[in-house]
Amino acid sequence: MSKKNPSEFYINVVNAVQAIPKGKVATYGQVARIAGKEHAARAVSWVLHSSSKKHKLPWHRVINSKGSISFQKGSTYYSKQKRFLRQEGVEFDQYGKLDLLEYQWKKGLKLS
DNA sequence: CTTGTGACTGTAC
DNA sequence: AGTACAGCCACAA
Repeated sequence: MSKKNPSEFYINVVNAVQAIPKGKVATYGQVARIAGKEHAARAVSWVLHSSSKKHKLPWHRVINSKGSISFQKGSTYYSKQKRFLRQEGVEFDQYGKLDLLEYQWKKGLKLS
């Protein structure tokens, strides 16, 4: 009972993604760091691939460090993710990027 | 065990 | 802004 089938990393990633509040976003690196592997951003992408098909995850709240959508511009998923985020109040500039300082999720952000 | 894949990231030019 | 490269991680075949 000690060992679980899915790796702890996998579970942590899923948990972290589900914990992202509406109107906020997190980078792959951010999620990876929360999951325990700061340099596992690529692994996070894989988890989203797998988990998004098995779980209902707000995958649209996960973006890259540049503050933009990682999908190819003009792709179906690209417009889809962009639409989801705009629905939550996230504004994009003409480059298709958003202000990370404004929308990036800060876990445990202390109030001033 | 080796290799390929993927929605990544930081640095350099 | 963009392109190129190397580094890092997990999983399936």
